[in-house]
Amino acid sequence: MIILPQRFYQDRPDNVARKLLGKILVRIYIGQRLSGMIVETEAYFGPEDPASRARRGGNLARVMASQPGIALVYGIHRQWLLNVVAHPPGGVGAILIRAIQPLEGIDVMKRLRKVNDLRQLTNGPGKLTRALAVDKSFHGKPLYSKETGLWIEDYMNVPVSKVARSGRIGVTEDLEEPYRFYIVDNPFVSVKKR
DNA sequence: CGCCAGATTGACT
DNA sequence: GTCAATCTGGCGG
Repeated sequence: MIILPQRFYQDRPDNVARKLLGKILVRIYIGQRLSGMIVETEAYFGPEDPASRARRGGNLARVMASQPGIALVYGIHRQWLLNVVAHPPGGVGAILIRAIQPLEGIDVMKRLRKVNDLRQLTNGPGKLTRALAVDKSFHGKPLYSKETGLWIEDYMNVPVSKVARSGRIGVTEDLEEPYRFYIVDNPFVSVKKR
């Protein structure tokens, strides 16, 4: 298993969002491996992006401009959402991990989520953080190291023919270009759209 | 400290 | 399809 190195995230957010499809998100929870393959992501940019938290300033904007490869966790509607900071040197940006396909520790994840249906386990940004017991304590911690018990491993490269794009979900004001990436026909993608 | 919008989810018509 | 629970973070006072 190879943990994605920090330089993996030193690229434009849309490139990193695309590259993260097919990689594995791993969480060590009470000594056990919980994991899933990333099947859906969204790229967020700097202040020029109307849907980006970077526009609002404050701590989140600072973190989005800091070290690529660190986690950005923030709360909305009582859920935690997991992002990875990604941008070229001097840039601003982050990737929202919107859905994973469960691989390891499924029973534990079901217990944490209080659901039995595999399809419903991690097919949404708030659902997967709950299933992996990811919370604010990971905010600002590196995802390119085993230290914190949360990281992303290399796994497979998804061929271009299996990647689809759409506008970002749930945002009130989006950019012209579609910045949501997902694996075609994967049953764990959160919502169908266009 | 109060206000309030929001990258959601799940329950319900 | 609609809708509200529920809470974080930013900002104004």
